[in-house]
Amino acid sequence: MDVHGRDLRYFAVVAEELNFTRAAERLFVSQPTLSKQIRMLEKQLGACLFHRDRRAVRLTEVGEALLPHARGTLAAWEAAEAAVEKASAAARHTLVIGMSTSPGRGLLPALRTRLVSRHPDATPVLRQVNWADPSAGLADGSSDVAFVWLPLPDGDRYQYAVVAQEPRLVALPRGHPLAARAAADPEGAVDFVDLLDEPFLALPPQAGPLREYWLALDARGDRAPRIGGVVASAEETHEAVANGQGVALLAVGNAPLVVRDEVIAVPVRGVSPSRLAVAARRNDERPLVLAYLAAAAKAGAGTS
Amino acid sequence: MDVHGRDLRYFAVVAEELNFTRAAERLFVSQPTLSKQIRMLEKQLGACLFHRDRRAVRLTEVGEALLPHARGTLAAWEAAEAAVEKASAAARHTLVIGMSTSPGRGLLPALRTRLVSRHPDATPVLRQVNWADPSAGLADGSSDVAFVWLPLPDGDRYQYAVVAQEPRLVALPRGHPLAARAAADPEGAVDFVDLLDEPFLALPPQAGPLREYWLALDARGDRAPRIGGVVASAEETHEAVANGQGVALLAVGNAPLVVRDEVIAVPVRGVSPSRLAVAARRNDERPLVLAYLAAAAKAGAGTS
DNA sequence: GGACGTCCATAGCCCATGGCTATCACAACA
DNA sequence: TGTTGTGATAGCCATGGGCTATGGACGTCC
Repeated sequence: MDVHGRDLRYFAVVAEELNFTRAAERLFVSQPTLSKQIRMLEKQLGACLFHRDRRAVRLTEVGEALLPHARGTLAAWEAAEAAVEKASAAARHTLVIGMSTSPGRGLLPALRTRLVSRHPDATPVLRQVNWADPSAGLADGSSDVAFVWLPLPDGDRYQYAVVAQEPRLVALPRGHPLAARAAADPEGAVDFVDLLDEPFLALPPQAGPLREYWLALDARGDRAPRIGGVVASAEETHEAVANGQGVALLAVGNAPLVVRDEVIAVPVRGVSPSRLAVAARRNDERPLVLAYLAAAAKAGAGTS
Repeated sequence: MDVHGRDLRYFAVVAEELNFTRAAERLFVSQPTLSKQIRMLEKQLGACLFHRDRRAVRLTEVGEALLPHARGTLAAWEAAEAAVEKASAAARHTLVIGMSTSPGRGLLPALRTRLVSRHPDATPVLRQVNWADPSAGLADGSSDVAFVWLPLPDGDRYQYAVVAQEPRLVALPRGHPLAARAAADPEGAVDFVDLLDEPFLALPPQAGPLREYWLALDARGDRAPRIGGVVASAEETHEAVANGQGVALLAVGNAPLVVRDEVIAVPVRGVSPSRLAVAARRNDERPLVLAYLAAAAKAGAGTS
């Protein structure tokens, strides 16, 4: 049914040389090995391929019929190998960068510059990922590296470099009572304790620890949050806040995406700052990935 | 470098199903076997072919690039198999019949008729072989069956059926003294003892026992023959006899090919008759070969 | 929330395959 | 007659490619 490509090579060379010993030398195998393999091939095909009378080896009719097809099959496989080589070289030079919302802060161009200075043929590709996946595509392999918010679920499966650490804001409807209070505040901020009774917009349950983080569970003690709705993108968040479904904690970097029209954002005292990191799978040690992480670590050191 | 065709099949089916378990069922192998083989293929190519995140299997870029070539290679091999099948079917139905000179006596059409009555798709092919090879192509495989003169060198390597047994003649120049003596003889014959001092034309040395047979060594006692020349065909024999190089024993069936112009042939008393047989290699038990031998045996029974 | 089903990976076993060396058999040739 | 060249054979060993059993990660359903 199937053949090993090797057997076709063997056959083709023997057919050229018409001499097992010389063919074996060309193929870097021993002559008995070659003899045996050709016999196996003949057995498999149920037909003799070579006449071996004492003196000379020559192709039978069947061998003659097989030869061009054998060469064709070998050529087809070589083309396949070439295609794989080309595609895999492209894959090796492509770095898919996952992100839920643009990290902003000039990070992307900065990291890109550092990456290509080290790997001139690298071609970074940006990929937008839904908030439902806090790993921004790392978990399912659709990203090679990703901008993620810490803490990451299954954190020990990833390696990361923190690139930004900033206070968190809360997004409110412009008419919300707390908006007025913030306006009166010397820092223009609110205290988290004043938010405890507000309904909160939450990430989807799959987000795991990240959902808890943006609900600031650690700052609530044992008081469970009220969930006003589930959101999976900046756009949904804007809508839900504007509609009064609830309020939501925000990273500074994401504020521009949510704040407009009837939605404002004000700083919150009493919650830990948010941390944005570039992450990759821990076992992923491809040069491009490591280079991007290194670039991120440098950028993080500069900004934090 | 090389691939086993099987691995390409495996890959193609997995790429279609995008599910190892189902693919394994279609391929009639266990799922672990399939997994392992695909991994081996990936290792060999040095590139991932499938993304396996928990839930779904899908092709990588490299896999995508390989798939059409894999199919192409498989198709090329299938074409090769078909060509081999066709050629080997033709070979199975072809019977190469070796002969040094036409056996005459209506044997060829008779045997052909019997052969095709048993094997309607058989196509007998006649092949002329030099007298230098007494096995008429059996020894080197260029004939499947052959008309041969007994005794055959390496006789135990062949199976045969005698198809004719006839007195031997001697070919003489028309002006030879023995020609006159034969004309005077009541049977128109000569005695072999009268030929003992004549120079004889002999077959090439490779003909072995057959050379000795046509020199009638057994009828000479210890008197070595004089060799007047070596001949390897009816035409050469005619020329050599006409030129007076020597005389030659002949089978009745071959006389018409040698006798003309200045060469005549007369019966010889005192030598054993010649025996013409259809032979094949002893270990050759292909149906067509056996059928031809059987037909020959029947013909021999009728004529001897 | 626990029991089950699905699906891929791993571990461990077994035999056929494909490689090797050494040697034989046979024809050609010197 | 011995030497050379060539293919086949024998016997050995490592690997490959198959299997079963099992694990682990999700979904799904009650």
